[in-house]
Amino acid sequence: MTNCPPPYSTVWRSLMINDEARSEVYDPNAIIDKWMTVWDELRTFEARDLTSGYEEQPRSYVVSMFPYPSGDLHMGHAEVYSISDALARYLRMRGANLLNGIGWDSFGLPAENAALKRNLDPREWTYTNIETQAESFRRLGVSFDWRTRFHTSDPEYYRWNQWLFLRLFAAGLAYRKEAAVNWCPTDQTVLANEQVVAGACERCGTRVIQRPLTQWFFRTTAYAQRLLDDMAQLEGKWPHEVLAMQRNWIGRSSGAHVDFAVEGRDRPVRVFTTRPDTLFGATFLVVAVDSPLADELCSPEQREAFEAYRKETVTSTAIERLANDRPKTGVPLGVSAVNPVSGARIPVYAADYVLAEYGTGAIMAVPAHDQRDLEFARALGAPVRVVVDTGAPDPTETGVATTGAGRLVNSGDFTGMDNSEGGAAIIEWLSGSGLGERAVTYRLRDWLLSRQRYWGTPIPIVHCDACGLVPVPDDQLPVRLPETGYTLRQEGGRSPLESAEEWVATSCPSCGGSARRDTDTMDTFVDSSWYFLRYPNPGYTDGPFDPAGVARWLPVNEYIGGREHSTGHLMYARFLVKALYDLGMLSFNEPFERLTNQGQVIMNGKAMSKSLGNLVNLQEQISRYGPDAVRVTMVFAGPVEEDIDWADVSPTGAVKWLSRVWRLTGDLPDQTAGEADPGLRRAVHLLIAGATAAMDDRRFNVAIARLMELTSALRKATDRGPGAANPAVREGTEALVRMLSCFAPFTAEEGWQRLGHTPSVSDAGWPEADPALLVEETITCVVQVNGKVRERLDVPTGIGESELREFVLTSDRIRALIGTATVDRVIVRAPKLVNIVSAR
RNA sequence: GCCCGGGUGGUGGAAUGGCAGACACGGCCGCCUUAAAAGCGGCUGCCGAAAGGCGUGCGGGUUCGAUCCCCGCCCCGGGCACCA
Repeated sequence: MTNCPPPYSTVWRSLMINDEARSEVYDPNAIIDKWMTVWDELRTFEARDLTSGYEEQPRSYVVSMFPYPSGDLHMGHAEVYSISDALARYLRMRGANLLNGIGWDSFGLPAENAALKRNLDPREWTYTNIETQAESFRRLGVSFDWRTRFHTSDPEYYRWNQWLFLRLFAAGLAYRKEAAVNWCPTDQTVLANEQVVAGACERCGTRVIQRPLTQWFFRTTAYAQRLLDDMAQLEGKWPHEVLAMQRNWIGRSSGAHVDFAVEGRDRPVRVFTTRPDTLFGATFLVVAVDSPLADELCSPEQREAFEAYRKETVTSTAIERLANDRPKTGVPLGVSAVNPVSGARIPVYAADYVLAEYGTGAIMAVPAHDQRDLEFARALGAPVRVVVDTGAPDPTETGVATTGAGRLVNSGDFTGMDNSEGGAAIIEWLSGSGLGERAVTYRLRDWLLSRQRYWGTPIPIVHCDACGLVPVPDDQLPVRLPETGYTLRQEGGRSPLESAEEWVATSCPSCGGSARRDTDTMDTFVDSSWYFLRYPNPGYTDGPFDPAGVARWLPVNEYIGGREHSTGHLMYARFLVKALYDLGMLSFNEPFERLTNQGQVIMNGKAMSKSLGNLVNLQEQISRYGPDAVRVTMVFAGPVEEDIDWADVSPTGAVKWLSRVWRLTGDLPDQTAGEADPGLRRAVHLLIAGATAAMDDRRFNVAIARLMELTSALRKATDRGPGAANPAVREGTEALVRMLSCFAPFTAEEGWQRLGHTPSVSDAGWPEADPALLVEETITCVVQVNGKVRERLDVPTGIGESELREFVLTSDRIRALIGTATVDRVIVRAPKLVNIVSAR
């Protein structure tokens, strides 16, 4: 980005022309166009870059999670951007060279569904909506630097998605495997785990089924430990619950790998367990029914039973499989294994309660000390062997597995040990014998990123019969989506791109023979995992992002968005940034320094969404109250992270306040007269200090409360105090208008102009509270008797402890209160509080 | 089941160990007005005529002092959930 801000004079003069005939009624919607134009002309919200002499200015980079263009902006958008814009404007006014980026997350399923429904091109729907939203953002007065703008569905953007994919592919971080995937029969696509809610498709609510398919993955599991460890950097800067959720999602658990020899197989079966101390109690093994291992181990005699069971499992829906109160089922595989410590021959089962994708896909079952294993053992008649004496009743009789601590029993040489020490000893023995070792497993899965959809980034791989998977060379990127010759609706989950025969047919970049393009597109979370790297230079053509721009602005200082992205988007972005760090493309390993989650806007306790109907329409609210009042209402409603019930808040209250400010700015004469009123000045500076502290803590609702107090103080001073001409009134009003511009930019600009200034008020800076004025001469001291407030006395601020004690104890009123009671103790916290403790 | 939040007037919320209820919404009263709206001003936690008492989900604890810290419980919201 290159720019230097233009001089104000010429632009401003041209805009002054029609201002003579200004209305005397506050009309918030009448001033929108005027200030939109001024900000554009003055380039008020453009970041300054290195070439224009601003290299010394501290920089700040604010990003709100970019919007998906589903129609026009709604109430939820207005909330996020009211908050992020208040923050951006504040940081800017405090002197930061600020970059506030905007783009669109414009690939994704809704465009395709809309296109199918209305029989049009997804591009048309997408880009029309983007234009609508862009205009709405401008009319909402959001201080974006519009030069950052791009859309992920632009070939100039998704080209770099492909490029990044190829770098990960080369690094072994992108790979293909067949997996049982979540399949939505209605949308005809694979879904990520995060897109499956309670066993149903997040989008259409259809029951999701399991289905094997060869899919592309990113190896996020390779970063599990670092995703966990690097959270240390985020502690205290990200919401606590987001970190907790991510920790949960990664699900680190430590224990051991144990190898069980299996008859008729060279290699042992490896299991993961968190309870190596219970190894002597492992009375059978269970292998995930849908794993290749189960298929391999199955004996010919059991084949028929196994196949029947497997078929039943695979066709069962995710809901059924996820219900954990369902009876345990399984089949014996007809082979036996050897418990490595006890030497006991134990049977091997296949069951659906063991997950193929977690751990090794096989477990050692210890029914005495694991409830699930116990239920399975009882259902299939497998033996139970108690090996930890916890003092609880025998699980064989109660049907309740004992999971507590205790002493090892029936455990060979380890008998008698405390179970935690015994576990360590068993691991040591296993390691020494080459039969196992300490191990850590994670719940986190690899990122399934291929989608059988049209409106996404084509995967830049060519399938060649001779050469296999061949990356598309960088100089042939982007692999553009075909604009014609495809059919969106395909049967049986085939990608729409398969129907674009001309597009699919290509030549192998390696051998030149005929080959086929990969027909899957990428999950849109790929697009959103790095967009913030591109804002500093969205037109950059030599790579996905401009290294100089990234060095200048990244990492993102303030990231604002919804809590729903805690384990999805935020995890993916963290992963990708770490991968790019390892590839030497970035010098930082966490993308977002500080994260703020805003709540949702609800109505009468009900969430608003497209399916449930947007109960409140943003544009209607704006036309009724004006953009500023809507913004103020959003921010004043409560702490940013709390939900806002629109039924509980009042845009009319905001309108009333804004028009009070507006009238105040019109009531001040051009010239001040007399001496500044000292009481008012102190009040003004106290309120500036209060608002500033609240802004620093991101407690915007409290900051607005201080501005409202300031408004009242100034109104009162004008009407019944030192008068509108008093310099303190002007000083306070100017401070008010400057601070107001963070929340109500249109009204603030208008007020600033009415006060006789040239725009932009955003360039006037945030007012500084004068510390000298914050000190008062006297202060109200609270006097408590036995912890209850009984009296308030004015005392000098600088009063000493003993002096204050004396003063209070000798005051007539206090002596009357104490009466004949004995004073036991006097706690003095000069100058604010004295507590007299008397015995009863 | 496990892991996080949260519970304060009629309502949204302030106060993070020291005056509970800032700032608003709503309500009531007054001024202005022929009238209404707007505006401006006052009152508004509960009980009580008042004096005063009570009061931050419930019970305990620590402290001179607890909305705030600790222990137990109840209720509400969110996340994860057959993860071995």
